[in-house]
Amino acid sequence: MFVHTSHAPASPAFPHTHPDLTGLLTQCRPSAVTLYNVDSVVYAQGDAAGPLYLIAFGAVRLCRLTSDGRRQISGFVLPGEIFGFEARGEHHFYAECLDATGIRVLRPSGDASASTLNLALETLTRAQEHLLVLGRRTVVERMAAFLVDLAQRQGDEKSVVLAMQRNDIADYLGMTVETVSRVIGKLKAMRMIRLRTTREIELLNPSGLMALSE
Amino acid sequence: MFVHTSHAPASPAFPHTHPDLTGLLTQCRPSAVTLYNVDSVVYAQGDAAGPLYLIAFGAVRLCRLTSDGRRQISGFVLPGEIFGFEARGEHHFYAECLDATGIRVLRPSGDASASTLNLALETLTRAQEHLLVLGRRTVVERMAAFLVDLAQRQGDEKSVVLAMQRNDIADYLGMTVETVSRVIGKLKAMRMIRLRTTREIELLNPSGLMALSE
DNA sequence: CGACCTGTTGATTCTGCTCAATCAACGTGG
DNA sequence: CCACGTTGATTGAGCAGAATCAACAGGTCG
Repeated sequence: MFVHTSHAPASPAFPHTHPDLTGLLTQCRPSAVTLYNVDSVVYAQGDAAGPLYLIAFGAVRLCRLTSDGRRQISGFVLPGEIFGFEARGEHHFYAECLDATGIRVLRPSGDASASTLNLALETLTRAQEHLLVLGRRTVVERMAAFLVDLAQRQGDEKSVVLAMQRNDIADYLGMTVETVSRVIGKLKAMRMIRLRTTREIELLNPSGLMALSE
Repeated sequence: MFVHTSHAPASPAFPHTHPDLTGLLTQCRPSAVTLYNVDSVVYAQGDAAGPLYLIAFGAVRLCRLTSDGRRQISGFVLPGEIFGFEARGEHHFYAECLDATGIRVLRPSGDASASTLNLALETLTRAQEHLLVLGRRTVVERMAAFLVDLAQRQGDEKSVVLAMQRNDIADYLGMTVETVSRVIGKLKAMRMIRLRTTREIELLNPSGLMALSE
């Protein structure tokens, strides 16, 4: 499961750190960064919820399996972002690492609930935005929205590093891997993007992508 | 906009009142029930957020318009449920009444933030469940999930009263009105449901519907 | 009554899925 | 070093499902 644990000071500097996050960090006792391997499980569906998880590096996917064996990914979590919010003290999704990932566990005290609420609301907003994406008609629009969102969260307007593979993108956007490939190909043909590698995408026309995803 | 305002004692008895809701109610000064007409707007996209809204009767849809004029409904809110949670102090969706609707405004004080957090997490869970529904492949599955969800929230296993029209269901489930009609027809042919009226649906085979929706 | 709105049904089009093959990158062992 | 297996990504052909376009039915309200 976990590989190694290291203690480190509590304030990572990420491009888009949420103000309430630093507030929450100062209210929690400094916690260790735990290292997880690829595909290792941070928590399982049905596990007791409570602590929150801050990603130091790497990335995480939040998933649910349906009874017919398919998987829906409700979200990806990137460095500097928090996950683990759940209602009724139980995880309704499970969390897996996309990569070798460093995670800091936060145990909010009672007086941190204001910060906690704000961060939970951020998570809610993310879910609602994802919901809008899935509501779109065409796969091209969904993919465009996905790329624009990732670019913004990574703080680079013009390029995206995909921490996840086509498989994961498909389950996140509600399409198949083949369609993911084809759509990326189509966006390439439209001169919207360029593939440096399969994992690095250059956004040639960010505003055009935003118009598509809108 | 609003029709009439009446003062009333603070504890409505709904079948599925959340425990944190009663907690929150006792911590807020009793507030009036405001009556809204059909299609009237509770708050607009971009409005300042802050207060929460508890539905006494009627129903509300939460929507976002896309630039191409389409509408995505992120959720419906039924009597006894709360809406109005937003990150960053601003509404990213707008709220409209499906019907003549009575709404109680709640202004949580600082010491109510624990209850508030829990209710916000309930909203998050609802969004995530909706996300799973939209991720399903077939429209029949989506419709089945929708009906089962509504039945559970209305506290009646075997029948559903649709507060919304086909139009709204379509925008909620990411399909067209025509498809909504056809899918309902198909579920009828499968002996899963029966239409008492266009707005009242009897669930003939709840467990079958749940199996469909997984 | 006629105009309008909501809901249903029919015909056709087309998007995206399924099933498959192919390709590229990588590691292993002979 | 190369043959081989594996995994991830791309591409192709055919098909099913849902959208689109269009007509029509029933109800309500002026």
